Amino acid sequence: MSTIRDVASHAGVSQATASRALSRRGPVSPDSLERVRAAAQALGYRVNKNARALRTQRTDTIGLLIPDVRNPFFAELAYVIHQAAATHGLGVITMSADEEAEQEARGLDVLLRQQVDGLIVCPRDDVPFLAARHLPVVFVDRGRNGLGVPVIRSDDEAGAALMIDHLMAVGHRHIALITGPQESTTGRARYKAALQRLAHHDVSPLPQWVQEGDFRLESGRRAAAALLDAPELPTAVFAGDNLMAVGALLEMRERGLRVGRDIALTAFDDAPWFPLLDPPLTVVAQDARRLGQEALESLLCLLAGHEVTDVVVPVCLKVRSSCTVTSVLPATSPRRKP
Amino acid sequence: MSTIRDVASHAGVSQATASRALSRRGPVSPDSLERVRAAAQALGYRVNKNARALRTQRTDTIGLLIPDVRNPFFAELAYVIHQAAATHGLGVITMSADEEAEQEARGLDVLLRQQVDGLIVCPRDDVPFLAARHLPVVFVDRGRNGLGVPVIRSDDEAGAALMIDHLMAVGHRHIALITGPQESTTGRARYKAALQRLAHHDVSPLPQWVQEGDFRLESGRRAAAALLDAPELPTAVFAGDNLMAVGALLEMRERGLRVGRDIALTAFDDAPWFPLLDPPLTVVAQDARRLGQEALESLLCLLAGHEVTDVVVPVCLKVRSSCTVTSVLPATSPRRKP
DNA sequence: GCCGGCAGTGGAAACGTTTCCACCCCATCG
DNA sequence: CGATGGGGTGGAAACGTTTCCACTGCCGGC
Repeated sequence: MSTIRDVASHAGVSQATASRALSRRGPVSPDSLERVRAAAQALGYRVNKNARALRTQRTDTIGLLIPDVRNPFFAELAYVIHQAAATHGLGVITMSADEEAEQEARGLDVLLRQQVDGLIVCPRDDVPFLAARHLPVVFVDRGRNGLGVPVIRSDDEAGAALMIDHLMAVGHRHIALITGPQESTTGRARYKAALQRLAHHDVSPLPQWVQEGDFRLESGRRAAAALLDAPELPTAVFAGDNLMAVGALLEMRERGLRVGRDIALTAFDDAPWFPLLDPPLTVVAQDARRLGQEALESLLCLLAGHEVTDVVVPVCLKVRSSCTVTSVLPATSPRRKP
Repeated sequence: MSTIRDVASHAGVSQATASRALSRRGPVSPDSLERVRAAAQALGYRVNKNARALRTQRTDTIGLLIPDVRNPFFAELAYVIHQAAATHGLGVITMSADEEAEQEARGLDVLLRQQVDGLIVCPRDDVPFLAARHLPVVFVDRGRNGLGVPVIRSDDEAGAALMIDHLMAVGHRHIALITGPQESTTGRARYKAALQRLAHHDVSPLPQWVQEGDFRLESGRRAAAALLDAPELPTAVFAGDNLMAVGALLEMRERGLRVGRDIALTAFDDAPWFPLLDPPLTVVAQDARRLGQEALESLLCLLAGHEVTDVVVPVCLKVRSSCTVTSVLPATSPRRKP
């Protein structure tokens, strides 16, 4: 591996001049510039980012900490952020926390040791990041507001309400919820909003109709199993994310239920292949592209020293056929409020 | 940010001793050790990996270069490799090349500048990596054999043959192929093997029944459209990866075809939600977990200075219902060989 | 009682950059 | 004609580590 010393001596100039030429800052004569360029080319010189970072205290690299690469929503988010960052000459180091707080903390540690310039995080637990406030941090998808860290998230409240309204509109009263973990803001927000909207319709679910998952496939399956094992069946199930919905669907299918006819299933999040499922799932789609772009934009602002405000990205209901057909239902909920 | 100097002076020892204590190599008295630890704890010291790397010439970080994070197969692969690497104390920097050779080259450049200790790559174009041979490189999933770089891949040949045999067994003779890009080894291998196996059954597809895609969703859709627009329809379509299969399925469904009845569709790669599709796709499943583990294992061997051989990971046919029902077919292929 | 060696320590060099500073030269201006 | 200034340059310091080396005690073996 050739260093800048090699380039300099090969070009017959000093290190200082070579550095100035390569990073094109500071005055360099056209002649020197050309010679340095040629030498670098000839030697296949590649700057050592570690050395540069050590000196400049900047790595031109940001850290991205997502809960789970295998979740299509986060895969898309990561993709978008990588792309957007690249256009600004920034590298991205991505860590996946596997939906576990401990792994998240480790991921943060790795990222900090790598001396990233900034952080985009979907925090499962936002506490550790407040300790890391000496560098710019942006929360995306999850994270509490008002902590001095900008939060970019979908309009979970509107999404949940939209879905509840839709379910009620097509005749469902017995609606079960597979929620995300209640430590997570997203899990809480969606749950609270759904409950509230149900109340608005004078409905409240039976206690056993609320099952808490962890945003992963298996938990969705377990939650569905619990729902279906209970004595009183719901007519509709609303899952808090795509993987839990897939898990629930697996379980329902395995039990021979005709989803969309015997029972309705809907979810948060969309994926390109959701229309192809049997049945195509009705969902509240998040705009992952926009979320990612906004997050990067905010981080860039922070890096530039500007102030940044929270952003709420709108969601959109996509009605497919996983809950259109409803048999005759009792007109009242099992627990009608006075 | 506190440095090792701060820790040292806080503990009342020299930098050298602090360093030895923290990295626990070299002799340190129990007393010093304890004091240094306490100081590091108190100051929230985190080693600066850039500085360390600069001095030691090792980053304890490997680069992973995959073609597309949004492809579930590569997402799973990335997940497995991250996990496995973490257990060995190695960080992973993942780059997604978006299935484009140019982006792949840029990704490599970024990784090299980051001074990664080794590289795991699914090369779209293996040439650039041969130039980077001063560091350990492992090819996974794709890449030519015999270049001095170990290749870890699925048994594409067996997989393609398995699927062709299955399709023939359930009565198909008019089989179309949506292949991966023919510059990629995987695309070529699967195509060649399928063709060969067809020939073994005395069948060869019409020229327009072979459509080349790029492993991405849209290309699968386009390929399917081309297939369905042609005058002579195939009875079965075999897609070279999961995303192209999803694309093809989207197109077929959009045209009102009942896949599994009007036309059969099968693919390489599996995903947890494939059984949930309408219809559930019959696939040749790759063992992403095993591929990832083998790749990391090989890289570790290389890093340790050992020799490594190529690995072929077995695949497995998963029969679902996307091609079971076949109407009466002509007994001969349109182009029977003599 | 001397000497070899080893545990424990600190000073200082080195890794590859960038950048501050000082220097030279020459053109321009008063 | 001398002072001013700026383009172009190189020397050298600095970034935060690790590690080589030299030094001090101390212990055990002869």
